[in-house]
Amino acid sequence: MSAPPVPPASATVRVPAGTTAGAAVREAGLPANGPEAVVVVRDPDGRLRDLAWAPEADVDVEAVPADSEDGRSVIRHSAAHVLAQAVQQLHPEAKLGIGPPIRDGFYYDFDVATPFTPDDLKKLESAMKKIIKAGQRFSRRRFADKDEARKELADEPYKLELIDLKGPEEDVVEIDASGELTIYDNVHAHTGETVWSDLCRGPHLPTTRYIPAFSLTRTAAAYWRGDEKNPQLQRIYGTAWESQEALDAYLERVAEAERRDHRRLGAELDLFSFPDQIGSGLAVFHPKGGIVRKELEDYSRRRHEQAGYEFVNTPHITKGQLFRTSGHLEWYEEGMYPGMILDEERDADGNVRKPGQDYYLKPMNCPMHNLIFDARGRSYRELPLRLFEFGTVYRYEKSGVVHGLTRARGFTQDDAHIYCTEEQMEGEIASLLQFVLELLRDYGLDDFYLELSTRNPEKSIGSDEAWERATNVLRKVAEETGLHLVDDPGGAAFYAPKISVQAKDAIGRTWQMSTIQVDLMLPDRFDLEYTASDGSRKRPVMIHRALFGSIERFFAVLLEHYAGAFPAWLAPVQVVGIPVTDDQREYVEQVAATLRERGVRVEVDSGDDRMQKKIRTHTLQKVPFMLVVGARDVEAGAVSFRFRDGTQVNGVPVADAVAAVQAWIGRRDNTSPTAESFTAAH
RNA sequence: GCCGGUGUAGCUCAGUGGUAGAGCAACCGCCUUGUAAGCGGUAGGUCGUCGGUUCGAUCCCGACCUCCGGCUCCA
Repeated sequence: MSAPPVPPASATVRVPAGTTAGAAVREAGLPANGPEAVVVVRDPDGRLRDLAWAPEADVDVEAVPADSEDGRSVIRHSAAHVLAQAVQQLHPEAKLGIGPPIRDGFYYDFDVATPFTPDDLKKLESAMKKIIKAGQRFSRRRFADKDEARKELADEPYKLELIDLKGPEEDVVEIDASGELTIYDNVHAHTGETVWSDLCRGPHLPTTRYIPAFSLTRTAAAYWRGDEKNPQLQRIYGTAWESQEALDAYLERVAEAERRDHRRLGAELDLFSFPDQIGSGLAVFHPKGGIVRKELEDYSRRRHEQAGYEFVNTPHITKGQLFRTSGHLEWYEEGMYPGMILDEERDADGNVRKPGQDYYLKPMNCPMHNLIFDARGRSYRELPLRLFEFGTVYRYEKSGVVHGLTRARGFTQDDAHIYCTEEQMEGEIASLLQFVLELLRDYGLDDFYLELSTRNPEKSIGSDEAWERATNVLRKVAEETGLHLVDDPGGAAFYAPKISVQAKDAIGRTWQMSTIQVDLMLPDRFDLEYTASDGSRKRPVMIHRALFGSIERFFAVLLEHYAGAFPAWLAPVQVVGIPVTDDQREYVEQVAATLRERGVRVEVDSGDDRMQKKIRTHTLQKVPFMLVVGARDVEAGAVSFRFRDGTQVNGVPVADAVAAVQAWIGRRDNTSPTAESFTAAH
């Protein structure tokens, strides 16, 4: 009746002294193949060990199955070794870099004379398949000392370099933190001969046969040890999984992410483009994208009004002195568009008679807002003063990094600066964080965690004491939300620590969204003051915050989150009327006119296409409501709804239909209407 | 910025050392249609830009630009 009891994959197993973990696992009847095959064990110290490991005393270990995160990492790491072996088979002159497992896959870096081609990848895949089929055993061997390792690895200059790395901060899979040096020999299944070896701390699969499914995905260059000053190696990326099914599922996730790519959807849905004539990283929004953007902004404006913000506007360009005062020119000049010299005058001989002024496009809004604060004397009664602006900024991103709307050279921040007293700071930040989370939820993002970026001593200004104070307040407030809090040491900007809200999208990717920074430095630099109740002059605390970060980027995140199917309140076209024949055209136009009067964005498709074709067209355009009207509907004074998912509700009286659509949009419901949800709602 | 790839009609892509084609989209007709592509026609391209090789270049070579994937960077 019931299936025979299978030991849970994460079973604990006792390994008797002097015997191998693998033997104990087999003894316990744990799977040796399939997706749950035990690939390594975790010892009582939490360290992963090969199945060939034989402890000196009895220990209880945890069996690690292939289909766990650790299991997959081991598969991927071993797959990286197989890749390296294949590369050296086909390109004997290739020198080895490093080859770690990464999220969803692995890579290996090689120093080769000519970069790999897609064709090379195919050849390498076949070579890897042969190695896997041969069932080579991964055999761990310990070097007596560094000299022995150096001798054996004399032909591998990069590995030699790794041997001499010391200190736990150098965490690479080749070297163990304890300083123990090991090498893995790949041993021929029958002859016992060592076929290939690689410096590595392990652990590894018992044999190459434990790599059930893999694929090489792409090639790229990468600087040796991640440093721009070092030579570039050729990197090959791959992925490996516990089963063919898991690999297929992964490839499907990648394909889904591609389908959702905002650059693709932006073109397909006619939302925005990047004309070459304007320049890299500078977007134009088409009418349909413009509507979405306007809705995003309008709603944000309304919420900010309610939350006590005041709206300001500032120019896109300013004299350099402002950014010298703020420190931006000192810290970020390379990220700014080069300055331009204006108003210079020369005499007939070309000598400068009147020196020019340097102007810069603004990379940030805060200095301008500071000037607004400083435009007149400020009283404590005015604080907190919250200045908000959709401020467009320009940053000179390096040519290789611009990426659609998510990494652009010109973008608009929903930027606000809050000036408050030291006593107000904590309460202000706490309510701000709630405001941010609430607003993000209103746009349909609801899975968050927080990140606290703290001071980088090399790249910052201000006193230790000020940083500590600001950081402590941020930490306290972040902890009070109850959300998961991740530390990001050294990740802060030069002038302030920050909390960032990370949001998870519909397919599980996380995006950095809102940021909140407590700035105790810029008020000093700008010598900002307010008059306290006792008549003394005091320095305000300044809080920087952006919810969207950049509107363009937020737009892109939502576009990908919704896969182009925006909620009805954001959709560029909310309703399309589709007459079944020309006879219903006028009737549909009337229904549309009624909707339009009520502020609904509606179009009527009165083209020559057949109804089926129109449904297809507007389904692909992700229109939330299609109103199909045939003779029967006209006769009944009704319309028939068709939704994105193909479901329908027929024969809805016009007045009900109009009211229901209006209500749906007005609620800012973030789900796509379906026959079921729509019927339930009206 | 660095490495590699890429660029042909609005989009997706064929193609050739003798100046180009398909599907979709657009436009025009016919059909009058009940829930994801009806039929026919028309129009549309200095083959990314500039230079070189050649009798002749969209094709071969070089430089530059765009975009894509990485690396570095991301206030």
